[in-house]
Amino acid sequence: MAKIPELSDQPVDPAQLDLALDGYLGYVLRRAQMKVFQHLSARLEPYDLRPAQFTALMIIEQHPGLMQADLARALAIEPPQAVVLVNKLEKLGLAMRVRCKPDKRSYGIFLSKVGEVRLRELKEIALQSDIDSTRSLDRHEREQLIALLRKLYRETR
Amino acid sequence: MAKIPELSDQPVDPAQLDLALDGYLGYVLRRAQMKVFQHLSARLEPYDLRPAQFTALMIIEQHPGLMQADLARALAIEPPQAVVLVNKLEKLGLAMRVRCKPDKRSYGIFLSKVGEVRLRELKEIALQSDIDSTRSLDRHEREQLIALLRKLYRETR
DNA sequence: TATTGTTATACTCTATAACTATA
DNA sequence: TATAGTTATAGAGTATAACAATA
Repeated sequence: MAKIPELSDQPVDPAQLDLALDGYLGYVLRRAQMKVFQHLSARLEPYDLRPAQFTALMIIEQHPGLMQADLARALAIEPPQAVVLVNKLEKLGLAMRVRCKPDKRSYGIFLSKVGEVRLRELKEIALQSDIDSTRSLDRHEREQLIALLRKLYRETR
Repeated sequence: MAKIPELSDQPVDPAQLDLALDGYLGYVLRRAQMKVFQHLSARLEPYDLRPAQFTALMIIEQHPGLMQADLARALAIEPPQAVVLVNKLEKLGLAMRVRCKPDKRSYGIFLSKVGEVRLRELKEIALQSDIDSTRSLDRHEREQLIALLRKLYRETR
């Protein structure tokens, strides 16, 4: 039977509401991810960029001239989303499509000079955002956390 | 200047595309969270439930008779989303609204008998999904990871 | 006047189908 | 015929404004 109504009229402590979920990795992962993600989003807002667009710039820098299809795969997004994303980066003047492949259906995607300079700044901001949004961890704990998460998501099976 | 097109015509290794991002906590957190979340989503699909709805059931069980506003706060969602969520749980016969408060604007939310039984099953599934989606971690690493994430997201500042 | 729950609405994110141009 | 990029569209998820009932 459901609990009787009278049992639950005590005031609820908001900070303790989800204690029973603290043992679920999926739950604490999501809460942590939301916190870090929101922090970075706020820091990128002055640049009119979203976290995914910062990620895209990083991948383009690492693989200048890659095709949109490769970028989509790297970001785990669908090709149509990649179109919108690259359009946005072009509109901001940070990246550009160049018809430079033997296969004339595709382009290479490259950072512009402005994009390269801007990305250097964004990297600092992202690293600082990581630190600021995880103040309760010391440097060793933060490195340990990154190592564990990397091991988790890079697993093939 | 942007790199010259010719530089980048080597084939791209998909597994290595995002190596430069591995040092960013926000990035590895997001990738790990997506992996674990998608796994749980698939496991809950036969029950016509989403991870957020499982979380709601957990919180209702822990705080039988809580108000919708408290549930929204606990889930970090807006009140209108809580309406849709509780509607869904009622439609599935897992929870119910009961007018049982001195304040007649609000209800208490309770698990039904079916909801209580179902939740026992769902807890097993969620714990197993955690383990299955993090096969590359041993038990100690998994516990360490949970402890670090909890410390991260529970920080108040 | 403020608050609980609700409706309506809009904006983002994401996924799919279908089109074009090359191959 | 298959593939790269694109367009159009629809479905989630999320946020805000405004309303009814109650305090």
